Amino acid sequence: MFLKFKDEVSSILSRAVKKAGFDTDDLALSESPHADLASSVGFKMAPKYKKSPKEISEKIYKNIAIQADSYVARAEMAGPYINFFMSRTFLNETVLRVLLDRENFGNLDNKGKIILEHTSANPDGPLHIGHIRNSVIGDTLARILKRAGYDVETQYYINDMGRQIAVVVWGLENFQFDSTKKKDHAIAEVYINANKSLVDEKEHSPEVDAIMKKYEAGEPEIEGKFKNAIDTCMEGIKESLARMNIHHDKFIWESQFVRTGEVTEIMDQVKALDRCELKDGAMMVDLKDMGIQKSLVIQRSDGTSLYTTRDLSYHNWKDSQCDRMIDILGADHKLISSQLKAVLRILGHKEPHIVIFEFVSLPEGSMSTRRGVFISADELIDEVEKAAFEVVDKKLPDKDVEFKKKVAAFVSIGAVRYDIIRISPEKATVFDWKEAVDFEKQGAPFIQYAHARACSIIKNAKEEGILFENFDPNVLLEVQEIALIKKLSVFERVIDDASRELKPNLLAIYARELADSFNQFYRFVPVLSAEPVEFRAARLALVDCSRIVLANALDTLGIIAPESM
RNA sequence: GGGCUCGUGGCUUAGCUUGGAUAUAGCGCCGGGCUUCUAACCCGGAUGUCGAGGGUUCGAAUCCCUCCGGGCCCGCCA
Repeated sequence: MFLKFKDEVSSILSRAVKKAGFDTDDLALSESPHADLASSVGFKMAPKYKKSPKEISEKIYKNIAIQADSYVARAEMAGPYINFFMSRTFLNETVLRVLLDRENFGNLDNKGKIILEHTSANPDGPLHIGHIRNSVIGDTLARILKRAGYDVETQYYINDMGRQIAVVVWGLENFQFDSTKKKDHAIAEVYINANKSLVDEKEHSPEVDAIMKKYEAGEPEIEGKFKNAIDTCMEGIKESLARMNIHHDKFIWESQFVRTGEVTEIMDQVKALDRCELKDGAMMVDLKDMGIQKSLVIQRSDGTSLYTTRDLSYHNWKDSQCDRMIDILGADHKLISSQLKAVLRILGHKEPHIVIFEFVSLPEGSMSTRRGVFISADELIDEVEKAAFEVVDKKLPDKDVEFKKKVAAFVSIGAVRYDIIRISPEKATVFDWKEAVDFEKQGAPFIQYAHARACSIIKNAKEEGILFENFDPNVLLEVQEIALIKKLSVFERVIDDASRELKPNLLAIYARELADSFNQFYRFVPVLSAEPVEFRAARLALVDCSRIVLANALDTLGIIAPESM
């Protein structure tokens, strides 16, 4: 709804600009604490027309014409600014729209297929707290893009040809696999032991090299061993992801591109370029003219492929089946991904949009699966859930254990997801246990609680026989009511911004603000006991609207919207 | 050393792409509010040289330059 309001303001303003005898393509509209939309066109046009901003604004203002049934109530001059306000018609229609569109409220009608790759952690151990920053950003973005109308397919790229998986395969033959542990954790144990042994006893290193070579050659026996190792680890990883409400549509093994010959194909394409040269037997691509000083090696001197080469053909393959590619990658991929994009551009292929997120480190330093220095996602969720249970136990002493466990589960997943997504991806963070298990701060539980409150009112209304099939939205006049309706209307703009700029944290902020608006309404405006009685139906309708949009926002964040907690 | 990136109250953080009206919010701190629809809530208060310096501009947290500090990368690893 907000976008319609904005469209209307734009056309009203641009007509006024034209009528005043000016010309501009920038109406300088922005949301502001002073208005629902504010324009600073005066400033923008002052240099061009050599008049004061105020003088220009006044001229434009005098030419503003607003129709009676418009979404725009009025325009006001405030110094050199022109402020626009939402009309009663707009507010009423917003309420009706939410009730009509329900779970689809806020959806946009963008078209096109997007393949979004996220997580793609090496299957050599469990997901740790750095990996799940990738997962949560990727999954939330996928949900936002779906709501924006796109056909989104999520993919997990399994790096099965790297040395670390060969180390796991070697490790499984030389070390005990602890089957009492969750499978990804048991794989990590083997991987850590194997790495330690490879460092201590260098003579084993050629054994790993041999395994890698056999796998690249496609030897059936070794392929079976890789498949077994990876499937084992992935089973654990998928379990952790599912616990966080994250599911991938496809899992793509990088070896498939070697097997089909697509890697050779793209290597030949690159090799045919003038910018390629053989250096000590390895094939290097010069990218200096693309602003990248480091040349990229696409083929080893023994003729085998490298990660980037395979990634090149993976992207080429993705390109053939979608309109747009988005990759979520850690900060360590900055250089390699810009090289990848540059080569794809040179070859005339589509480039992926890359969302880079900065590292999550521990107070003592960075994490490493290989060294066994990490906090796993499972451990994090377990601890947060334990803390959540204690809070639930204290707040709801009369409820049965099953209920408390259920609440602790969705509260903790919500808290973990929200704490990750609220921070801009480009910010490096240091993990803090105290922060992670803190339920006092305004996070997911705050939003979930607002939703549960709304549900509770509706439930009570039903029991008391209060209906809102027929209601008059014109009686929603309290400041908290108007602020709440405006907040509801803005949901689609948030989806629009977040999907265009690939900034999922915008949605996290919005959800919190919406819960905040609802809580203020809840505190100051009685619903079921409202007088006169006609107010009850209208307010109840507004509660239902809030419930719907809170649920939509939470769903888009991948967080459960509970009916009670 | 080079490249990229981040630096906003005690702590965490929004805003920066597209410069504009008193810089966003949370935690913590101080004070207040449960016989009223779930107090995981609400209200009020204190706290800021937007890392430092320079520049562009009528106007800079936002753009440009220099410097300082943190992170990431710079391998025929992935």
